[in-house]
Parts: sequence; structure tokens; C-alpha cells
Amino acid sequence: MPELPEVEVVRSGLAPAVTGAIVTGVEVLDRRSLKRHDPAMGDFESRLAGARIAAAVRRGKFLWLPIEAAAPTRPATGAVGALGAHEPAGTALVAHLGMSGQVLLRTPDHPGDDAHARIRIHLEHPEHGELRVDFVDQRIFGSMAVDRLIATPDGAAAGYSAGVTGDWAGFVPSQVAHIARDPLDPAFDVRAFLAAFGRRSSGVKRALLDQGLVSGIGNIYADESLWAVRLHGEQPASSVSPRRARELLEAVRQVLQKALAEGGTSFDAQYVNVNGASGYFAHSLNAYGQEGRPCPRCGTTMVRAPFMNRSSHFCPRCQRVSAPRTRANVAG
DNA sequence: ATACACGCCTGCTGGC
DNA sequence: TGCCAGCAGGCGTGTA
Repeated sequence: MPELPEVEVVRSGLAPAVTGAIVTGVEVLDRRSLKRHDPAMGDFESRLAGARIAAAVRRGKFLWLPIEAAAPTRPATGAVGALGAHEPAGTALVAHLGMSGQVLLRTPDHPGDDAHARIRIHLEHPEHGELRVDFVDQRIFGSMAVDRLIATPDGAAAGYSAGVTGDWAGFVPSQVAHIARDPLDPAFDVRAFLAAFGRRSSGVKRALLDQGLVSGIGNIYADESLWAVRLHGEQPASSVSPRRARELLEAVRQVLQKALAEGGTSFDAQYVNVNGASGYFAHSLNAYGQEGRPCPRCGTTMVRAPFMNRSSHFCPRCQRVSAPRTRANVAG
């Protein structure tokens, strides 16, 4: 369930069940799902055993659960607030769903019959009792890892956690540090984004998909956002005026928020929330997967074109590559 | 720093 | 029926 709305659906479903819970057991059924776990952190299972989960946080498509270890693993010298900007501040269980990952919340007696269950985490929650979190991932592009938390450069909360805050709030897993804030993050720097966007010579779609520039957007929501503002994905980002770039950003925000309100996009049972239920945004798609159908705006037949080893979907009439901005046509 | 090709995995679909 | 190419919502690395 890869893009921001789908990951947020998982985060919000997970949060009330796991916050405050203690890890009572970890089963790694396929170690390939630990490919992003740094062995220098120690054994994945024993790092988690006995830990208490403090929250569920998301930035872009990354999800993490800050944890308090069973026993202190660092000297209690100084308060958390006194930590230097680059000092480790605890750890987190990091999850990325890749292309086909699911995080399913279950009762402990749920049959473990998923063909692609890779990791099972057993929890004891003070109010909800025993729970099980199953990480299911057909293609194994996703992963789980225990990672150290490092301070955010801007000091702001590292990601979205629905207002739940703690000492971990200004800290991001080291493997997520290079990921830009997402467009729904209150600390998202619009001016910095517009400046960086305007310096890109590559097409606007490639720029939207660059998680180091702006996170959370994948192929579906890139196509939807570009359709909304009538931009062709191959239009060089540097040729788009700041005003148009701002409109694009606003379209991205609206598309993500609408998808989130509808529970995300599901095409099949592969993409579900923590209870295994599908979202409804697929019914609201205007561009993605609409090739051969009329453009909802102008009626022209929508097309699909190869793009970065996958596909772009757009209206050939509404969305055309325009001439680069020159001094002449900017002035005129 | 940015830009781009490629690899990582499994399973389904459509064409032959 | 069988086989195989092509396709799928993502990210990291290596190379210029």
C-alpha cells in the first residue's frame, strides 16, 4: 500500500492499538524482510523483545514506532533535552511497505496462514490485552528494521503522529533522515520546495516522485495531481512558473487529503488497512488507470505512456508539454 | 549536487 | 494447455 494516504491509513489504525504496548515476542519468518536492518544495531528480535512502543509516526511513506528498551541501553547522563544535535536518542521500529506490504492487526489466535507473512510481532497492551501485528509482503520490496533515532535539523517534529508527542518527537530514524518532509507536514518548507523544484531540469513527474525533494507521492497520486492542474509529466520542472508550481503543490495536497478521507486507493485485496479492509479512492481516480476512457474534464481519450519502467496516465489534450519559459514569453 | 539505469522480488495477465 | 514477456502502487546503489 505504498503512497502517503495508504501508509497514513495504516499508521492511524495501528496507533491506538500499539501505543503503550510491550513487545512480548518477535517471529521473523523471512529474513529478507530485514534487509534494511543494520546488523550493527544488534539482533532484530532481541532489540525489540520487552520494548515498549511509544507512538506511531509517519513521514511520507515511512512509518516508525519509537521504542523504549526493556533495559537502559545508554547511560543516563543528562536529560533528553540536553542531547546534542547529532547524538542518538533511542531507537524505533521502522517499517516500509514497498510495493506490496501490509501491516495487519490481529488477535493472537488469528490463523497464521498468510502465504506471504514475513514478520509477526506479539504485543501486550495494558488496555487491549494481547495483540499481534503481522507484516505481510508478497514482493519483499518492503522491510522492517530497528534503527537509531537522530535529531531533525530543523528541530520540528520528525513526522505525523496525530498530536501524540514525547521525547522522541524531534527525532527521525537514520534511514529516513534523507527523506524530505511530505506536503501535509506542518513543517514542510514551501519556499525551499519551490526553489529546489525550479532548479530541476527533469520533468515535473520525476521531480514529484523524488522522495528527497518532497515525500509521500507515488505513481498514482503524481498522475492525479498533474491531471488536476493540466501539467504534462515531461514538462521540465525548471520551465514551470513558481505560481504554477505552487498550484501543483496545492493539487498534490488536495489529492492526498481526499484519498486519505476515502481510506486510500485499493485495486485488489493487496492494499488494505490494518483490518484488511480496502479504501475507496479508486472510484475517484481521474487519470491513473483511465487509459482508453474519456477525460472527465474534456472527453478526450486518456492515454498511457511508458515512464521510468512503468506508466504515466494523462489527457493528451489537457496536458501538453509547453514551450520553455523564455525571457520573451515571461515578459509577454 | 542532479540525472539516470539498474537491481531487488513475486505473481498475475495477455499474447502466441 | 503451456510458456514467456510484460506489468505492478518503491527505493537504494552506482555511475556519469
